[in-house]
Amino acid sequence: MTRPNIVNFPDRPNRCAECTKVCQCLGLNVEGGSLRTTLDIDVQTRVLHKNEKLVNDGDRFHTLYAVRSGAIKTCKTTETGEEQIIDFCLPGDLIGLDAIHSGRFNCHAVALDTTSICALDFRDIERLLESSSAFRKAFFQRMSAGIQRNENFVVTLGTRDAYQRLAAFLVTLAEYHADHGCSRLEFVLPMSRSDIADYLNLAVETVSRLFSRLQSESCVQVKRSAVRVMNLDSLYNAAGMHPPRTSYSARMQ
Amino acid sequence: MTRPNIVNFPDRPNRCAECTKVCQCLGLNVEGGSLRTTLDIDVQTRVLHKNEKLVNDGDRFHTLYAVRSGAIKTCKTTETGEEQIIDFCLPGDLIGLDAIHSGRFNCHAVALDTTSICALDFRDIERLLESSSAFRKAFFQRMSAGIQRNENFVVTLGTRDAYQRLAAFLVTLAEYHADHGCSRLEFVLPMSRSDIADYLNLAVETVSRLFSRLQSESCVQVKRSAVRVMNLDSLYNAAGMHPPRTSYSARMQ
DNA sequence: TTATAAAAATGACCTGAATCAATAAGGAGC
DNA sequence: GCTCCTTATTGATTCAGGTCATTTTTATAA
Repeated sequence: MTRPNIVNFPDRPNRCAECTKVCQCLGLNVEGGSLRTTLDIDVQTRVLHKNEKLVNDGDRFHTLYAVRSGAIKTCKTTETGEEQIIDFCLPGDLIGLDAIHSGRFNCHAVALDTTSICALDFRDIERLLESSSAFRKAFFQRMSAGIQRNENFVVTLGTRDAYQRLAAFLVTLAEYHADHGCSRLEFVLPMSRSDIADYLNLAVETVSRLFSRLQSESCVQVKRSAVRVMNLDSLYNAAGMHPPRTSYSARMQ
Repeated sequence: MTRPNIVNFPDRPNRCAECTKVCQCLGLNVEGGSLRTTLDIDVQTRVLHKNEKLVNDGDRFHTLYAVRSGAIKTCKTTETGEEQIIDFCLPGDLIGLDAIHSGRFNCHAVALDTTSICALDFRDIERLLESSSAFRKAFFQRMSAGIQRNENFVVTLGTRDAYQRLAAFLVTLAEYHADHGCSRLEFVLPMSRSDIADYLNLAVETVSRLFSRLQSESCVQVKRSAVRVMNLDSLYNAAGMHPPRTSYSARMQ
């Protein structure tokens, strides 16, 4: 098994400590500047084209990948040959936390669009885990958050019907964008309808119909991959979620 | 918020290093005896009665719980008041890995039966994570395995119908028992039909019907909570899974 | 033991979302 | 511009599994 062909772009930072991205792959946010100085990791950046595979299910794990820009889907193939999308990874997300355990990736990872990633040698991570308690803490929280994220998704699948599920999906994206300094009211879906359907355990036709319904209810405006939230409260409502207590209208966007 | 009332049983080991249980809560299996010596953790054991709550959603997290015997269900209540069982925790399982992140539990945990647990102060865990690289490795693998476990469950929900789901659930239990030195062909379900239904996103009636079906197909014999696997291969088959390559008939049980 | 309640099983019926089928709208290449 | 092909939308029909209703079984208490 050959290692993926990694290309270095000299015009981009190749040390985490110098990275200016807001995506905060390694939990920099937790300790701020003090942690930043400990992050003397060399990374290799790489650009993937749409539909290009980053990892195959079964690949040996020695590298953690961080999404810098673009989007990636991780999916599994069942023994009966069905595909199931596990997650969409957006800038700041890590790929491979679930592979530490077995030493092998157990998902495919495919770029949904032109995507830039950082490859972090896991030995470097282990070295930092040994030397920096702040990093250790941040990394643990990262893994813990990963578990919680999956659990929340299980709750979504178990308690929401198709309509609520799609609305909840849009809410999650809106919140992601807000957390990353972008507009929560206008964003682009990097994945196709059929990817959304697969992820949410629905049929493509159902997703399409529900987008139309949300639109007819003046909840959102959807034009292909462009989403514009018309009424955030009613989107939360459609998702069966309470909007956070802070007022949106009081903020910019 | 008061800390749960912890009772020490002097006749039971209260140090992990002395624990003789096969459940292997802290990944002893990974490094064998050498790790065992490093595990100088004091634990507090506690017995829960059926339906007794171990933690409430929102409780502050300062303790990791390990199941010693019995069984516990972890569940979340949605904003609309619905319950969703996230997982069943059996001896050897840890409760609270998802709480490290936020510092609060985000699940209820309720005993399904008389259950004995160990309470591990998380500061002790952190101390060990600092001092022992073997422990650190084992603990990471534990968290990573937790992520993978959830992902596999998402795949089950997404790709299997009701019949396959119930069969897969029984397969998982059979494998758990085999991994813990018990019979994979005869075991007891510690949870009610309605818990199984909730966990698998099915109606109780459906679970009941499918047990009957599996029984009529001579796959299993189910008498209340007692399960006897009549034909392991056809159970795997019903689950849409391939049985592992090793031959069962060649082994004891 | 019997009375009462809770859990499980079974049947009849209904519905949300899948499937099948047919258009419609984009996007890529020429 | 136009053609080809993929993706998305909309409608008609079907069905897996949910809901409601009833019976049976098991557990608990007196």
